[in-house]
Amino acid sequence: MVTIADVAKMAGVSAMTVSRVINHSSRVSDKTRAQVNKAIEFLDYRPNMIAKGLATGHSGLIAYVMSNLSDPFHALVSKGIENACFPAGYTVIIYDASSDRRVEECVNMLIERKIDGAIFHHLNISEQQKRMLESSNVRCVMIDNEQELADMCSVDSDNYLGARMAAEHLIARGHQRIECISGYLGGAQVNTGEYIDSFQRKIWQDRTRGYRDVLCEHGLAPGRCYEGSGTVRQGFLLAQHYVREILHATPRPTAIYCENDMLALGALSELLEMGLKVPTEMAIVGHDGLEMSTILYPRITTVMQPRYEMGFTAAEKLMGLICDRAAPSRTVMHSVLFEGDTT
Amino acid sequence: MVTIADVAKMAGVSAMTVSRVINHSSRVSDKTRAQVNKAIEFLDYRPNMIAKGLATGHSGLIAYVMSNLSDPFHALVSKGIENACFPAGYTVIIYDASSDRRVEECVNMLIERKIDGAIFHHLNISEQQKRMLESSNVRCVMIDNEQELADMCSVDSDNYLGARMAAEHLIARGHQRIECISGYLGGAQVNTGEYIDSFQRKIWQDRTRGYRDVLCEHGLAPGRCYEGSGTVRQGFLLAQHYVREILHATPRPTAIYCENDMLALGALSELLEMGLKVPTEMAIVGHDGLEMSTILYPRITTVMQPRYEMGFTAAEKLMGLICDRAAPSRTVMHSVLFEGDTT
DNA sequence: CCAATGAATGTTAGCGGTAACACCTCCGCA
DNA sequence: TGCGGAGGTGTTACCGCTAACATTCATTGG
Repeated sequence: MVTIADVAKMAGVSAMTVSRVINHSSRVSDKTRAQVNKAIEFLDYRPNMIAKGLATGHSGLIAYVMSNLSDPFHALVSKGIENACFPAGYTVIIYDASSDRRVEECVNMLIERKIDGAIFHHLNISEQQKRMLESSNVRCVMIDNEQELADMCSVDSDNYLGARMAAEHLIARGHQRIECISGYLGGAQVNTGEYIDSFQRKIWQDRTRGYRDVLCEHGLAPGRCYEGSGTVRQGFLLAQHYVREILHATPRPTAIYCENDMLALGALSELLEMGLKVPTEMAIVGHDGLEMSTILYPRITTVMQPRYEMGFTAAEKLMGLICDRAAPSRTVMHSVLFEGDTT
Repeated sequence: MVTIADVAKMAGVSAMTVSRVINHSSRVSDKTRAQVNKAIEFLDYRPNMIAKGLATGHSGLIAYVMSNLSDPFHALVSKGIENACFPAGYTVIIYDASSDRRVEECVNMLIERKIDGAIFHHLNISEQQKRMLESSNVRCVMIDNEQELADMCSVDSDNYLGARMAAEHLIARGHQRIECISGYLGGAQVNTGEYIDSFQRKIWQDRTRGYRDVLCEHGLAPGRCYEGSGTVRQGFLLAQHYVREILHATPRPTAIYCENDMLALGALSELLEMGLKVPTEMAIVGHDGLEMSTILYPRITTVMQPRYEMGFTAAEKLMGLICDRAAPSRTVMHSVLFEGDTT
């Protein structure tokens, strides 16, 4: 294995000078630099990042820690993160923190591996964990987390505004009786073996509020807000169930705002299976805009977050924190309404 | 920061003994071990993995390198990988190698960061790159790659058998005229700005062969095999286009086997939009089984790979290679047919 | 009773870089 | 002419851990 010492010997300089050439730090004369570069090329030298990490105290690693790695939601976010990090020389590691114990273990790993920074997505950490990370010099950025820890850097979607968009859209299409299936999990949680995103409650509250406010502003009465679920499978089933209730209400509602796309898919699937025409007999708007749901037929009208950009932005903020170029701040990303076939 | 020396001093032993306790290596008396553990707990000591990596030459990192991080296909695979690695003390890093240049850069990173092993997914590497990785002691496992490099460890799906399943299923349902939309990219590639998975050709060839063989074995004439595309958007559009051609053929086919789910979705969406009844007027089987497509209405009948298991298996094989417990080998994973609403 | 054995622990010397400081040379200016 | 200062380079001492060998001590069999 070629080391910096080999390069130094061949170029007839000290290891330190080679280090300076590699890191473009301080001044090196053009002649020396040329010699060193020639030796590097000739020997096919590759700096050992581990040794560098030990010497500098920085690993050059950034962690993406999320509540469920298999959630398709994460694909584009992680791509945004990776694409921001790679050119800057950072490598992205992933942790699937699908239980509280795992979160604990992940935090330990972040510290032991001297990870420079972490992005937590749909995940809450305790005050104590936050302090531990801080004292170990691991910077943090949160994406779409409920908690508002002091001095925490974050990237959030505008759930309230997104819900408003959905409601405004339905009203603009002439709908007057608009129901809402919330993602909110009330007191009685059904245990389906899935990890319950109870911390996401604020998301559903914000979305429900957005929906209600718009209806009120237009002098319309908000529906009863069926309590759905943030989990994939259960949400789908619940929505199917609620659709039947909604159809029996009098006067019959003409549109449903579903606070996430799984709920929307569940509702849609039930409507179609019952033979109803969407959107003429019942319109549906979803929220979260999975790429997939914009391609299917019928494509669901949905509120889409700029996921790639959210990941990219979070990574940029994190890198700013790491080199002390920036102070922690909060960024809110704007969603857009995708008009599909269901409205 | 607490180091191993601090623990040693407090426990009244040498650093080496502490190291032995941490790593459960060689024998340490119960009394000493207890003392050391007490000191570790008291001081809240966490070993520095970077220093350990430098000393041992192993980073404890495993890379998942793929052609397109935003492909929903990867979500479950990466979860399988992460879930296999984490308990074993390995951390997973991800690289989005969406161009040949990126592949090159990733290979360099793997070497510079002393990554213990890499899993390449839907990605080909050159003989030279393979040699470089080998000589740098980076073990490799390939998932679903076309190339068959000598001594390469791999995990593959059984594309041929999967296609056979799809065809057998259609025949069992009484279909006699079954068309096929392949993912195969012929000579004239349409440039849509997407990364063209030309290396995936073998996948499409295997699937087409499976489809043809079954039809022949049943004395049926295979269709003409429309050339689709492995890329998401383009495949969708091409399938829509082909459906119209297929409907004009005489006698009219009654089923289409689409070699991936994007093609199936494209075909389905066109059929529905033209007002045809699926599956009575035209049946569809897809291949690749995105989780999403098994939930939607109508749910697509599709050949599903055990993605989580593929990732998990690949990671296990890789860890075996890393500790020299296993020799490179080839594993073929079995797909299953998901019966949806389109057949 | 003593050498051989083996368990438990310590010592030494790195792993491959970099920070911090030391050093030398050359230039410009008082 | 002497001296401050800056550019360019080298020296030293780590970063925190472990491999490999050395040492100590108790046990045991001939």
